[in-house]
Amino acid sequence: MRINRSGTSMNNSTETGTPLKRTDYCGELRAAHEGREVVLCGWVHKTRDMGHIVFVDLRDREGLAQVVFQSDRPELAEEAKRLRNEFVVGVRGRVRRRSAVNKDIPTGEVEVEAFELRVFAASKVPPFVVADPPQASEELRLKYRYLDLRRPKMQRHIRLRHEASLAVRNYMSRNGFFEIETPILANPTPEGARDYLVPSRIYKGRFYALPQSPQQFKQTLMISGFDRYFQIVRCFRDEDLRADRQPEFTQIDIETSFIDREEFFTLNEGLMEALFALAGGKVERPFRRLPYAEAMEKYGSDKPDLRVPLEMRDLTAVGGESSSEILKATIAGGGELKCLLVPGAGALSRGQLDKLGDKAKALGAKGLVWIKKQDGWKSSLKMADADFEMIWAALGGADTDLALLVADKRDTALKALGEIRRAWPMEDAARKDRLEFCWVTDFPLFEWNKEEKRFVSMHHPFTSPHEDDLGLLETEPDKVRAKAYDLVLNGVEVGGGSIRIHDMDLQRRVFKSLGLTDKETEEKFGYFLEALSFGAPPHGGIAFGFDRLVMLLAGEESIREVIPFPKTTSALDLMTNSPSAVTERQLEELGLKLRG
RNA sequence: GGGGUCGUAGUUCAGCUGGUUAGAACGCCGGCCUGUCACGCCGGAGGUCGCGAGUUCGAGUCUCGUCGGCCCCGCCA
Repeated sequence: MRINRSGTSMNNSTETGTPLKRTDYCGELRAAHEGREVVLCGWVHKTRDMGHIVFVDLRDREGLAQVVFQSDRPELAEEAKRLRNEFVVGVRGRVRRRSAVNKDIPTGEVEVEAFELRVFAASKVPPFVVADPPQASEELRLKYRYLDLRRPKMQRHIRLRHEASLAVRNYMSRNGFFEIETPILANPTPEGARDYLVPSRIYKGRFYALPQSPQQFKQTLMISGFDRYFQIVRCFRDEDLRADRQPEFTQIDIETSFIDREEFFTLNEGLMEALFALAGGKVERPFRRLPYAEAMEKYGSDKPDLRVPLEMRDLTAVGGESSSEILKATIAGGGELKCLLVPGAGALSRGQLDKLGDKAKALGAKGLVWIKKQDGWKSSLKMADADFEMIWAALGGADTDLALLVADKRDTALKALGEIRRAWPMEDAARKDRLEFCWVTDFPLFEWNKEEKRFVSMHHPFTSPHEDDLGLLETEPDKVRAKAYDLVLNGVEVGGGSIRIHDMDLQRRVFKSLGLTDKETEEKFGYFLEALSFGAPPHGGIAFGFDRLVMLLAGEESIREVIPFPKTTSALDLMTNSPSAVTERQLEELGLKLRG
């Protein structure tokens, strides 16, 4: 029987006619299987042809097993010699102990002595070798994703994803939550991200939108009395991509009624504990609570990485009393002086300090001032020794420390030093492996949008304002705090949510503050406002980025590593070539016409 | 929308200030080998240097454009 690499299927080599029915997964064979006759099915991972003896590593989703073809069955050995990588085969044989154990693989104590071989399918030479780590660009991996997914690591990731979704469903169900589906064809929304639009054939000129999240539906479910809802659900946002952002992504969406914030946090902390148990991670509870204002002031970020043991300090008062004209002028002009004290970093070279300065400038700061106390004061800023003494005393710095200062507009200074803080190398490996969760709370309800020249919701328009700030809604909207919270893990925003508005009148006031006209409000949210008037329970919820969570569980730095078929950063699917053109007829049916 | 970076055998890369025949490793093909597991040894094939213009006596190398990968800013309620 000829074996070729055309990719077409071939006949069975031994022509026994009996079907080869798999008895075991390759990766599950152990010493306990010794003596058993087994049938394995899988892909040829590698062959080692020694002349009169041929070794074949056979791979399936559970792992590798070594199959041996010996010369006492010459015909079989001849067949085995023609096997090539990625052929799909079935093997009948007997499990026996190896003469030399391979400690690198779990099945390394045993091997299978083959007495029947069937080639189910040949394979062309693959464009890259299916092995870890991949010796292929991400571009090639994405084009041949079906081959990339055969790699043991990708198989582990996809399995981990399954286990994570199972853990979520078990945990939520155990806590009384129902998984309830919501529409994928929904309404476009005036707020938030760009929508993916779906034209309606029946109503020409009208569009569905793919949901950015099931927000209104899940709140509606609360009004319907379902009380505890969750869903592992696909969401769509037509915005630019990143390592942690895909146009379609998966959320763990949760909503509850009649529960206060603390109870809700506890529930979610338990969910995180259940998830990270999958990776053997230890989760310390309760999680730290960090008001937004404090997070910005200390870490220059609303998603601080708390593994980095550095905090920022405000030195505006001290800087104002210094003799430095630059500092005094900046502060007099409404700027602030922020400082990051880095213990033990006084030995940093001039070149390293310049690089930090470049980084600060790239983030919009006018410059970075560094101060160290080694053989007298050294600094990028000329000041009197008394000024240095004053700053050092305010910081409580040691002789070996390094102080990094930015005097600028408050936001700019915090952002620049916050970014330097975030990127500070973690020499301590144990610290790097820690799981530093924190709840960032009390976000502002609104933020100013420069392009649209109006306030927009920082979270979303259904977020409840803090009751103490209700009076500011119309007068000083930027001062209103929201009952919104994010869950942050090691500098990654893994989830965000809020206590919702359940009062129709308050909801109307918020829409008004956002600059929505009565007409827009009625059109887009009319049904929802009416629903709120039929007895809406107090409720709130959260949505977690499932891809990001699985990414962190897998120890990866891109969600593409845990999504079976991801898109590139320019939103292409390199395997299917989507998106693609449609026929004129399709457009016509939808009442659409392409513009030149 | 903007910035950075990369694109050279099937793959990962090297290729100096522009200069004769574009290299290595892995993979692939053929041969040898009875205990390999990064098998080994011998031999071989394999290139539109992403694509298109331009500069030049001469372009993988320089310039511009374009397509694509990755990273970042904006954006992402």
